[in-house]
Amino acid sequence: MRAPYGLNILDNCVSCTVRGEHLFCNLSLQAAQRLNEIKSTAVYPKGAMLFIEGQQPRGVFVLCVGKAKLSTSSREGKTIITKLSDSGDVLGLNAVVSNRPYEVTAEMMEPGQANFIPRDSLLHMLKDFPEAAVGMAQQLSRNYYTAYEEIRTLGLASSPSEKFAKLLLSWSSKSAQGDGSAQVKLTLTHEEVAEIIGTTRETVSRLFSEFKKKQLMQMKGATLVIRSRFALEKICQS
Amino acid sequence: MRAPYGLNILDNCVSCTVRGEHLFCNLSLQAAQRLNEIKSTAVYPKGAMLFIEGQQPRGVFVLCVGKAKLSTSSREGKTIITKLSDSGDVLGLNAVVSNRPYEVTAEMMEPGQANFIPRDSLLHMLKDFPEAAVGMAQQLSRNYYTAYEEIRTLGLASSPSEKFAKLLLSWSSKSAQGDGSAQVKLTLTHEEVAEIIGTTRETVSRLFSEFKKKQLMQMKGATLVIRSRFALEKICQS
DNA sequence: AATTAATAGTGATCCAGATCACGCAGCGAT
DNA sequence: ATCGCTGCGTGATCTGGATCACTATTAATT
Repeated sequence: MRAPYGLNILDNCVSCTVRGEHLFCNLSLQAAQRLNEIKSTAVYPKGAMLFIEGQQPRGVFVLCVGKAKLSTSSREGKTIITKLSDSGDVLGLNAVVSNRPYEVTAEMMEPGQANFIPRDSLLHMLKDFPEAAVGMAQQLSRNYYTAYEEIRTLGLASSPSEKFAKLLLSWSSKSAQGDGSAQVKLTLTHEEVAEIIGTTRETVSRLFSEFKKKQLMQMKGATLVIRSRFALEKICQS
Repeated sequence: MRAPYGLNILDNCVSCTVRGEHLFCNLSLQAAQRLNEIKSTAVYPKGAMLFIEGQQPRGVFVLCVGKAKLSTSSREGKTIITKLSDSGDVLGLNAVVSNRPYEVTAEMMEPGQANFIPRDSLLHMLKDFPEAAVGMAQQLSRNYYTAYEEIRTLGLASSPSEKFAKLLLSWSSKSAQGDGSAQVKLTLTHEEVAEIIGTTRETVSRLFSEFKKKQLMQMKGATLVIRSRFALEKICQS
């Protein structure tokens, strides 16, 4: 099997379905086995759409390699990015469970690989292994909390600066050092950052300048360096 | 048993737990029986808090009588109302499932009655009746969609007018007539409306005036009369 | 290397809506 | 009645950030 798009295919991509904090963990042997039978792995180029807002839910995708962005747009063309997903994330679960159209568009931000699980197979599996539903409920609950955080950001933050600071904090929390510093590789355009915090590209540009000037952050190539999370936290509650 | 707060207690409040589109429907007889054993009914006055943002999740509440508002606030005191619940709604489920603090505050907007189901009992029940988890997953998924709609409103709508129109539409959809008219009893203050659409009280006041002037709506006492949903829909996508 | 396209930086302008500051109406309590 | 309280209506003002209009820079494509 050749690897298109310069990727190494993970022939047995189970690792990403068994990670502790994610869906499909703590399954019985039989259930895990079943999962392996009904999933199919595919490779996607950058820009590929796993699914599009409004489509009927075909199934869920478990991201194995690569990052994806979830977004939704209004008829007038305004777009917001609701979540950045990376490997291990389960996409499209809400739509599949409630049998409503996908509420977001999932687009690969870099070449990657994902397991697809058709809706029917998943529902059958739930019939046969009802205990798997608990894990699913927990996954849905996590999705909900993410959405909820988004609501707080969009609804409660008063200025773009505040939202921007919040975003930087959320990024840095993964790589935070004890002294409050952190480094994050920045793979987003200003435009995309704007779509996350609900403002314009120009404003994001100015925010970058402003935050650099205020010593809140600096760029080293494509790496964003945060000096002190504390200073950012102060902005959030100001 | 006397009825405080001028309420008629529903002694056997099962109806609200068996409604088709809600949680705890399609349960086996045993499961329904179990549910009846672990629930406890209580009566609440207007203004009572079922739970408060940040508290550890004690359990879920099934609203039987009355309306409640779910809200969240920032440290600086800004508040947004994320949902208006009425009878049949299940509150606090996300927190219970994921064992995180309640993410919102649930406050009774009028005297009412609710069933409380302690977290432990609910989880035990799930162990014994795993098939009930599917219904729960669907409920969580519905919660997610509500949250998601909120995100779209807050993130994509460009003006308060647009959000206000959206809100009126969502209210009127329940009582919509064939000709596009609708009547809704308005029980919220302008302040509360402002907290729903994320603007200020003054702006809401002006929106009411503006929409009346434009013949989009009118007030008959406490009843809000919508002339034409179509006209409102046009505002949403302008 | 040359050309084109995408991304970023930055001034100038403008305006919707937040904020402030009132006055007024309704209503329950004393 | 009178007070106090909460909710409502409306002007006057001020400003942050959207918008427009460029140039500059970087990356992709040939």
